[in-house]
Amino acid sequence: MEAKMDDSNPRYQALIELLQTADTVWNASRVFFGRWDLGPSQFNVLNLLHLNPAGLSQTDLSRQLIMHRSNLTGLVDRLEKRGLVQRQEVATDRRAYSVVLTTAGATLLRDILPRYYEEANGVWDHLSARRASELISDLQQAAQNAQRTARSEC
Amino acid sequence: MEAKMDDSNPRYQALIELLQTADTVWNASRVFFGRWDLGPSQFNVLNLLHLNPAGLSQTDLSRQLIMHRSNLTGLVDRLEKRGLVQRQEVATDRRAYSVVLTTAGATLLRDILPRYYEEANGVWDHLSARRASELISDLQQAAQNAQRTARSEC
DNA sequence: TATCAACTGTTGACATATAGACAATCCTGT
DNA sequence: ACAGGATTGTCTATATGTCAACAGTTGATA
Repeated sequence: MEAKMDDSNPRYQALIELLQTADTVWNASRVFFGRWDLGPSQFNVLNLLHLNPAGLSQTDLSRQLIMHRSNLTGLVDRLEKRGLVQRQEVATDRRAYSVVLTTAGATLLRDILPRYYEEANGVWDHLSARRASELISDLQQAAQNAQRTARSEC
Repeated sequence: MEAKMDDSNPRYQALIELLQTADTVWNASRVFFGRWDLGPSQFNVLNLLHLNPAGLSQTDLSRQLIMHRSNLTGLVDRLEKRGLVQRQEVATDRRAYSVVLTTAGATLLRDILPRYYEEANGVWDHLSARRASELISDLQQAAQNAQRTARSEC
C-alpha cells in the first residue's frame, strides 16, 4: 500500500515545515548578523577562513559554501573593501588567490562567535543532545535523498 | 551546568545541518521545477493561487510567502507575461489587484502537483509517518525560538 | 615542445531577496 | 466634510544567488 501523496501527507508537511523553519532561522540569522552589518553568507566566509588560517582559494570557498564560484568575486570584494579579508597572490599558481582573514576580521569574528553559539543553542533549547543527534542523521538522510532525486533529474 | 557552546555542540551541529539540508532540498526543488522553467518561488505563488481560486492580493501573497511585498511585483510580472496568472482589478479597492490563476496556469499546476508530492515523499522515505509528525513539531518549536530571538534583537 | 583540456577568477544577463521612499487610495475620527 | 494615518503596488539601490562565456594560466600528453 502506497502512502497517500497529497498536501495532507505528513511527509509532505514535514518537507514544507523544514523549508519554512530553515527560512525563519536564516532570516533570524540575518537579523543577528545585522548588528555587525554582515550577511549570513559573509559570516560563513569569515568563519571558514577562521578554520583555515592558511587561506582558501575562492574556488575552495565556493565548494565549501556549495555555491557557484562567481558569487565569491562580489562576496570577497565586499569583505575586502571593509578590510576583513585579503586576497593574497599564490606563488605557485598565478590564476588563484589565497583569501585570508585580516587581523580586523579575526577580531570581529572573536566578538561574534560566542554570541553566535549561544543563539544557535537557543534554537534547539527544547531538544536533548540525544534528540539533536537523531535529528542530524534524519536531516542528513533527507539531504542525500533530495540530492539523489536532483541528480536523477539530469 | 550549562551546555558547552562551541562548534562541537550537537545543537549547533543540528542547526548547521538544518540550514544545509534545507539548502540542498531547495536546490533540488530548483532542479525539479526547472523542467517547467519555474523557480520554487514562482511555483509557490501558483500553488497558493490554486488553493485560493478567488484570487489573492499581492500583499496577501507576500504575507503567506513571508517576503516583502516589493518582490511580488516582479514575480507576478514574470508569471503574467507567461500567461500563468492574471492581475484583475478589484472593484472595492482601486489600489489592489486580485491575482488569479489562468486556465493555462491551472493546467500546468495539475501536471506538476502529483509529481511534486511524489518527490516530496521520497525525501523522507526513511521516516515513518509518526517520526515525521515528531519532526514537524521539533521544527515548529525551533522556528518559534528563532523568531523570538530575532524579535528580541530589535 | 607543442597542443589541448582543465581550471581560475571575472564579467554580464538574469532571478530573487531586502529596505526605503513614493503616489494613489482607503479608512477613521473629528 | 475633511484631515491624517494606514495600506497598496511600484520604483530604486543593494545583496545574493544562478549560469554561460571569457581570457589567462596550468599541466598532461603526444
